[in-house]
Amino acid sequence: MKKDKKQILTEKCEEVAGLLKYLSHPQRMILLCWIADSPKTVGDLQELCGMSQSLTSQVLAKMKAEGLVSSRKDGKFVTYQIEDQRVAKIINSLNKIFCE
Amino acid sequence: MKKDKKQILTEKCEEVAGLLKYLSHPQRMILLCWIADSPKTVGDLQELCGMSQSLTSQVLAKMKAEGLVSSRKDGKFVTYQIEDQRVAKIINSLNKIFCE
DNA sequence: TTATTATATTAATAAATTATAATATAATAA
DNA sequence: TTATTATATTATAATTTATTAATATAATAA
Repeated sequence: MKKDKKQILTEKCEEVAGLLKYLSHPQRMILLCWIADSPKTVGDLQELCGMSQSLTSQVLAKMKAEGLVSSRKDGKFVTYQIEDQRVAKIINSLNKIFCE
Repeated sequence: MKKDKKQILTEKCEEVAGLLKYLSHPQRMILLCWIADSPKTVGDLQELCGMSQSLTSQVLAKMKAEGLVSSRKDGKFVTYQIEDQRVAKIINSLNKIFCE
């Protein structure tokens, strides 16, 4: 039994809306845009996004748990980067639409 | 005094994150995708999105108040369509990324 | 006119998110 | 070893969002 248009759209929207949750909040979007530009430490992101240390770390932990970003340790610093290429693609498109 | 990269990004993210709020929820995204495809009545949208009558109407009222959609009356039906072209552009890009 | 259908509104409540504060850990420096 | 810096964790407070239920309005049909 073939999936119809409604069912396909519904499933895609569930996937995509799940990703957009992270981009639908100004500071989290700023954070992801900066990481998409190049990997950044928690301290950098805290400053760039204007979030507290605790909140920055919590937000990153959640995004990491969801597979959107990944991290590596550099001495006492932790550097985060984009892991999910769907997120990178969305940010690129938004950049084209709104920043060109 | 020229705006720096950080300030520009911050301002753009505030604008775009504000729009993405409406797309970051599966049923609202489904609703906007269907309207972007072609104008739809409240009853159509209710069925397509699986939301209650009341919720469908409330969601549409809010989107209309924000200027994302507009409506016209056809007898006892009300038809909604996309008003904000930024939303149409975002949906088009997402379509290209996720549905092609 | 009365009944029915489509949509809107309001209020109350449930559920989820966001943010803060306090504290913990782990790496390096003094 | 002790102090400092960077990051993480936990609990909880504050706020926002989502949902339901009840009711209202407005158009058309019987």
